[in-house]
Amino acid sequence: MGLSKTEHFTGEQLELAEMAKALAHPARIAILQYLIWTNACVCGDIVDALPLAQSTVSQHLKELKKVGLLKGEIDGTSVCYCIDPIVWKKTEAVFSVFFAQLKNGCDDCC
Amino acid sequence: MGLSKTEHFTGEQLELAEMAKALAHPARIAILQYLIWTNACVCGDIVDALPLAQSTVSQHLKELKKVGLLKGEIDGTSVCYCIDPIVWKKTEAVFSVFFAQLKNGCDDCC
DNA sequence: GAATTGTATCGCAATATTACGATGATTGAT
DNA sequence: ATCAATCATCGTAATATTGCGATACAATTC
Repeated sequence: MGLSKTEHFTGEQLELAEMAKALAHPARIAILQYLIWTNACVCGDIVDALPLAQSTVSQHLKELKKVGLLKGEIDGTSVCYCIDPIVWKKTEAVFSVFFAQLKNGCDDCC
Repeated sequence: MGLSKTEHFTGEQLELAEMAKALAHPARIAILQYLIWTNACVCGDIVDALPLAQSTVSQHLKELKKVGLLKGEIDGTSVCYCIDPIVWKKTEAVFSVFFAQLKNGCDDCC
């Protein structure tokens, strides 16, 4: 049905899955990298840098904004989209903690 | 159209997005954590530990196997699913490198 | 105020994902 | 050989995602 029973999973699992979902598209990775590598964070520039229509890019920006990785401030006639370093670091930590959970491989069968 | 133009993105972006997609569901996170915390890696146990039908769990296992995070070896009448530590560490590194790209926030507007 | 520019939203179509029950296939036990 | 147990796959339905053009909205400019 496409619906995940969110009530059966832990908050940690839901949070990690949500952040992973936000990163689960190359265009969104590209957007984040573009914002990192340039300090010009205006939407128009992003559209020019991606092989996607303006409306599609706007949707991806919206999803990144939804999870907090981006914050957009209105700057006159355009919008300044920037990475939120706080959320970025927090996300980094969430992934880091998750990956650190594996000490070593399964040792009783493989 | 639901189709991403993969040819327009870098291999790094595609790889990261693919791994993120594999982690973009709480059930798959739960599966991985379950495999970490117990060393009993038989599919049946996983099904019992999740609020999902056996066929659904099998699909999630298949996706984790597709990206290499899991390897499944037939063990008599059941299947031993284990985390592949090599792929795990590699994925961890991919995310780590990605997150490390942000030195500090955008400094010219926010 | 009208035109321009930049971005968001709407509506639609195509595809992907998630989930389940039913069915297969394979192995071990009777 | 039959049966039970275990996991994979198929078929199907519901929902989500992706993408684009068209349009709406907001602010600046003329």
